Amino acid sequence: MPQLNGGGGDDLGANDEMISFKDEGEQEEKISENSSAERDLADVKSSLVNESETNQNSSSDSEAERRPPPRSESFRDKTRESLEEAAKRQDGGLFKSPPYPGYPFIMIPDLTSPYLPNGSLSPTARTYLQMKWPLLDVHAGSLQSRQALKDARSPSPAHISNKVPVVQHPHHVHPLTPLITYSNEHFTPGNPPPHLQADVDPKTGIPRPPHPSDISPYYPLSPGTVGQIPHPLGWLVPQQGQPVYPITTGGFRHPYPTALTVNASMSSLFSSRFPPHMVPPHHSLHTTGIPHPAIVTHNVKQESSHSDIGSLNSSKQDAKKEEEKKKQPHIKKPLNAFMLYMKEMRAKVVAECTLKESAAINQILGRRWHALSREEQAKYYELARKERQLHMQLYPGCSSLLLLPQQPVPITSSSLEQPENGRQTCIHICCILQRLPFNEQAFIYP
DNA sequence: AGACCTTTGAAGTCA
DNA sequence: TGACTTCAAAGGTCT
Repeated sequence: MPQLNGGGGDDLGANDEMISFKDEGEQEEKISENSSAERDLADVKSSLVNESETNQNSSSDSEAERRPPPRSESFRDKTRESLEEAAKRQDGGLFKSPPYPGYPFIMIPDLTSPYLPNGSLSPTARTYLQMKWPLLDVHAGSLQSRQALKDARSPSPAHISNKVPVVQHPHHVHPLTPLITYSNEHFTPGNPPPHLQADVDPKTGIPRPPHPSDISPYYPLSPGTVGQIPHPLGWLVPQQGQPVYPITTGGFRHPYPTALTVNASMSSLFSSRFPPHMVPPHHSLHTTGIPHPAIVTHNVKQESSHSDIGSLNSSKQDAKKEEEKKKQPHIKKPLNAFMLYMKEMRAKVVAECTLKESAAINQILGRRWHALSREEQAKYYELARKERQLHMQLYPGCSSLLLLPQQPVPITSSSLEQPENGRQTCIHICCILQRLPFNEQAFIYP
């Protein structure tokens, strides 16, 4: 796919942001071309999708409404091109890198201590978080949010997918989808829970984490919340009747958080992200053997080992091998910008439309995606970029096939403090941790 | 039960 | 280098 900034730029795929905004010239020609294509393909527009969009789409979707569903790759390309040119026209030909607002990174000057002594976010960090994730409310802390925390402890069977035979969080939480809309009703990073204030270690003065069994301080997701994206670390959330991924006392629950706890916590993180046999042993960790949702463990059919092997020719065997290889546990890909957008907007579209079929929903979402402004899309490209960044940090040895690396590489405090992308990763992880309770964030800010 | 549909984008492979 | 392939999410539908 064509990239604006070619091979340069961000090593983690910052290129992707510019897909839609390339090319100079040929504008007039392509505009007419697009118009023609649209007219031709309007006939084959799905009546179902059409009806839904006609009824539901707002003015922002007007362009998408006019555009018939892409029925061919060429039309998709043309559609994209038309949008590219539209974007360029908006640019007035002056568009240059950085491809979108907020990129490249804007570093937090006082990253190491984004918290004020009272436990609230420092203005700088708050500004940063607000800037980077406009939908993330970093201000409010309220009883309401704490109530939401409690509410989230109840299981939400409606969100439990039984489709995919993989270990997956009941809320369909992609473990690397941490960066999307969280309302302050569900997330209050700034203020420590009240129970923590009283529970402070007398020796260190560091808030002592509560016993986790009765109070779930994790980020909640109201089951009925439309358009809410689950907690990025949602697989950590203990749920009734749901498997609890291992959170050990050596991890987030360490009673006396220290700088070393970063490693322990990350080890805990990894211990839950990798199957036990792949997790390096930790003196204080136990592994439950419950795989991590990011790791797809297909239920491989028990092929009869006593089948007529002789009848299988080599090609069949190869195919079988490939199939089995496919079904082996692997790390899921990080979500791209559009996937992130879909994940966020699907519920909204479903609520707006009478449609439930994902294929039709996706058609709508695809057109809405194209109808998004550059800035709106850039937000998702940025999120996707961070997804990939975190993914690479978590799974450094991950191949294109996203197979499990030989060994997870733990993130240490030193690696996080590396001046280059380590610092960015630190920001990222810190921001993810923003959605953890205060006492569990503290350790990363010595 | 599992494949299919449908979307975009990332990343790998191959010629 | 471009074309092609696969796979991420989602859930109804079909075989």
